[in-house]
Amino acid sequence: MKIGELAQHSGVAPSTIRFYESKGLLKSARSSNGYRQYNSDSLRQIQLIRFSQSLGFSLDEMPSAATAEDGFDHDLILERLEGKRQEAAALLEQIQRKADRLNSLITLLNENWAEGQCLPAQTLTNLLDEANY
Amino acid sequence: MKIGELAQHSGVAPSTIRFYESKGLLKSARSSNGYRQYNSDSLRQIQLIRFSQSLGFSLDEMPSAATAEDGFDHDLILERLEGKRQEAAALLEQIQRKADRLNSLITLLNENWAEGQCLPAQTLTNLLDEANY
DNA sequence: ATTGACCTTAAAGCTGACTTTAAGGTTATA
DNA sequence: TATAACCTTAAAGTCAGCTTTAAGGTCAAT
Repeated sequence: MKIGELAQHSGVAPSTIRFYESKGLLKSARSSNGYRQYNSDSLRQIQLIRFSQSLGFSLDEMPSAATAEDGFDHDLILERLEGKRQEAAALLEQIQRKADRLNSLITLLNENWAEGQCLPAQTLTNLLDEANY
Repeated sequence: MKIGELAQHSGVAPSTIRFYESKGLLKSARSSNGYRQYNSDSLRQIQLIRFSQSLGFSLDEMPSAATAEDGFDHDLILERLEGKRQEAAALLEQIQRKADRLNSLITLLNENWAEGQCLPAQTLTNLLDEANY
């Protein structure tokens, strides 16, 4: 498989695939003309990268392709997943608070601000005080 | 008030205040020596910027200091807040799915992977398939 | 008079995950 | 044989929201 085909199959741009390789996350064989050659393992590896990203891992947090070949350490992996679970829970709370602030602000504006009127900046900063931020 | 004092009162670095001014979000008077002079309105304005950020608005989405002086348009503000509410709801779902993926992956690993063992890469990509990603 | 803590500007640097550009080599098709 | 559609590299550009740097001016206290 050439890089364009791998791009098609994985849904990831060729430039991105080269970028992952430059970060050490992916290895590639070369054919005689210098083109990169891939197989189904390469596709798996890309899927693993995207999956890990979807869990909140940055590219730098991922083990290099060389390291990954030796298999993964049980305790280390579970520890990191647990860490990400906690991060996700914290993020969830944070976004929830944001949504709450938006909801109360919308309610507040609908109650205190007649349609067609123009809200003076002062009133808005008062609302800001009420929103308790 | 000089910029350092405003920084103290607002909890925002002087460089950030200058940055906000360069983006047109903040205006400043100057004293005879060229130093920026602020008042309590400046503090309000900064609080409004941080509050708007906390609702998910980018700096570019915020009206410039000049525009804001004329007051705000009811329909426009409510429309944008509603937009952000929907964005926040979508984000909330997305993070929730991430947390779910993390939870099922942790469960899956605990069930299928004895402590002290080393997980072969192949097994991990199988789990990836099971995680249905 | 000098030190140190402030202030000024424009411009460059930082983060992460890429994309784009420039300059060129390869291959299949018309 | 020429043209298009691929591929290669290294290096620079993108985004947002800042921070840092460099080179200097101001001011209060010693």
